[in-house]
Amino acid sequence: MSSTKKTYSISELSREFDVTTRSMRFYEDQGLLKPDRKGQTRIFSSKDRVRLKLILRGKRMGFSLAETKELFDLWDETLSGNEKQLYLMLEALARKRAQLEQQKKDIAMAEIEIDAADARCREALKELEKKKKNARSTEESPS
Amino acid sequence: MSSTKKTYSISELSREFDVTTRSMRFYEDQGLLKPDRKGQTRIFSSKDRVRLKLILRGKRMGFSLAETKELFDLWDETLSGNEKQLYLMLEALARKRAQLEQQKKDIAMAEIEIDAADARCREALKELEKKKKNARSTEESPS
DNA sequence: AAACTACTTTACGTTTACGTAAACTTCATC
DNA sequence: GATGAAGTTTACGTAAACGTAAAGTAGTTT
Repeated sequence: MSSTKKTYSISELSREFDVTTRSMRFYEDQGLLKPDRKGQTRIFSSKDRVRLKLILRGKRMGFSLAETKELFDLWDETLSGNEKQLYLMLEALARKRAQLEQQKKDIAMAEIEIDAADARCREALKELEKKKKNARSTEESPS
Repeated sequence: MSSTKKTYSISELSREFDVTTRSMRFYEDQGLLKPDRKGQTRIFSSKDRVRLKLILRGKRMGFSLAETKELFDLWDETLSGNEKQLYLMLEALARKRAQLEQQKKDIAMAEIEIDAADARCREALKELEKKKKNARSTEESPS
């Protein structure tokens, strides 16, 4: 039933996601990743791979490691399956959804402002072009 | 021509945007806000108000103060109006747009995953309900 | 066996974004 | 003129998220 049994070394994942090994060890320290060990060396599962991807996405969205860890932990507890945990998870999901909504609004506003700024820049450039033209034509017909 | 000449006190803006006065002074320290002074006390303009709003929005989107300041500075230089600055600004705007695109993708992915998690939770709850029912019906007919 | 490569732990350093306390000054109010 | 509220500077403290050696291990190549 388990479709993806592949494992990964630390440098493998580090290269794939362009994150330092130092960071990955730090994420493990903080309880966000839980690689197996073969002697000393870390063996990352595809579950770890997914989690790493989620960590990085979270970062891009402005989430702290602690916030991301909270979700991970909650999800793990949820899998253990008692009713209370399930309801807590549903609430957490609803809060995240609200957060995403706020971010979408923020992004939409930012886009509007970027478009406006862009337009103003292009206007200013046009103005400069005009002035150049004028300068040239007065050159061509000197006093 | 200047439509909004209102000014604000530090506590006024602090309340409006729910940010501490300490933070606002810090933003000033970092060169993100430039309130006038009347003796010692800071007088914030509507330009400062807009900037504060942008700072906070930036934070929600995961931007550092330094990144936000870079944009502010670039925009100020752009207003002074030479051609090179205008082109630099257009490039910066393009980069920001790309960043926003990535964030939109991240959010979309997060939404998909949240929906999936939500569905799995509800499924699990249904399963628990079934089990409860079964338990009750076996109670009603004891050995 | 020596060298190289990848990996490890330990531990101190750094930057960012503030919190918090201490000790003023201004200004309005009682 | 004492009190209180809102503001100020100065300065030390802190949590998060790593960076950066320092020194050792484990396996592989020459």
